[in-house]
Amino acid sequence: MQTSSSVEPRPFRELCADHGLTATHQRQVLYEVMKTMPGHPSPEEVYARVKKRIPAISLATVYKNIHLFVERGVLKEVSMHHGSLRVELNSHLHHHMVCSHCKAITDIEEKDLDVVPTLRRLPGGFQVERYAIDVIGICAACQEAKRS
Amino acid sequence: MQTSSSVEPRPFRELCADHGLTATHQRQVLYEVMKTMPGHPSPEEVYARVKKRIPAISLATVYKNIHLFVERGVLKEVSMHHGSLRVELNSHLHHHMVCSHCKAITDIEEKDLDVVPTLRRLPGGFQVERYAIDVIGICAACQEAKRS
DNA sequence: TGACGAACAAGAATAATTATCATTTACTAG
DNA sequence: CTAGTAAATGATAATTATTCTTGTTCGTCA
Repeated sequence: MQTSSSVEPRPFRELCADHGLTATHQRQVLYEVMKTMPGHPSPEEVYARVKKRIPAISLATVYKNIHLFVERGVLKEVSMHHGSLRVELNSHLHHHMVCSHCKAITDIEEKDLDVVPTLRRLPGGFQVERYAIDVIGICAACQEAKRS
Repeated sequence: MQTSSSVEPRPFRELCADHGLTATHQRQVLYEVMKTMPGHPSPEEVYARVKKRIPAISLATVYKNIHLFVERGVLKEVSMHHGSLRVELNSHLHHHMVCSHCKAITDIEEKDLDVVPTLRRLPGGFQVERYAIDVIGICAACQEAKRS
């Protein structure tokens, strides 16, 4: 067989190159499967789908590559995941700054954000309780650490 | 001893009454410990602290009561916890509606929100990457279900 | 006092995620 | 095209996070 007789591998190879990833078959299928999945799939759901195309794939591979994709900006986390449930006392109105590197959460007053979350109607009769705004970025400490 | 000789149990008993909870010793300690914890503790962290005051307490009790507190509005979740990591392809600008009951996530266009997240300076030299706005409420399906 | 129901503790059971390690694969230079 | 090398993968063990089950205790009210 000649070099790359497969259907359309060009775009994916480029995407990998752009993000500094080696292009493997598993990654390509993973990416293409996710592209077809609406909504916000969990790793298990992605695994189930990919498995139809690559029955021998390991769940660990799915996790590793999802993390890698997130790290390189191919995917993003729907909401910052802290690994466990986090709560706080219901007090005054505030939101959060989340460091995308160390995952630290810091409170931020609503008045320090220039947002006026005055909603109109929302699609599908969704009944709004409140807003939660995450300002995602890099905290001072991690900026320092990365400067090395 | 007379009824309630303890130092200051009044406010807590009232708080429980207000939220339809029976006031137990465990709950009181749990609540008071969390009040002294800055930041956004995980159940494990809360457990570790409460254990210093009630060595016999069970982790399950901590979980159950945290859930109960959240349910009754004494606590709130810092960000919705979906039980597993959720990702999406990096595409156009949008945010999410999250059902606080069934945890379903639905996309919502930024233009459908009346928010203009134009920031000024942020505390501590935090370098902003992006915003993530969660509109938290009850989805239509859960509203139906609760009407029973 | 005695029954009843809510709350608890202990630990087993489950779900989600990460680590380990032997084997295979992709990229590079020759 | 082929060998060398680092990276990726698959299988599975190990962790971590959370929930469930069961038997016991405690407070309330008849």
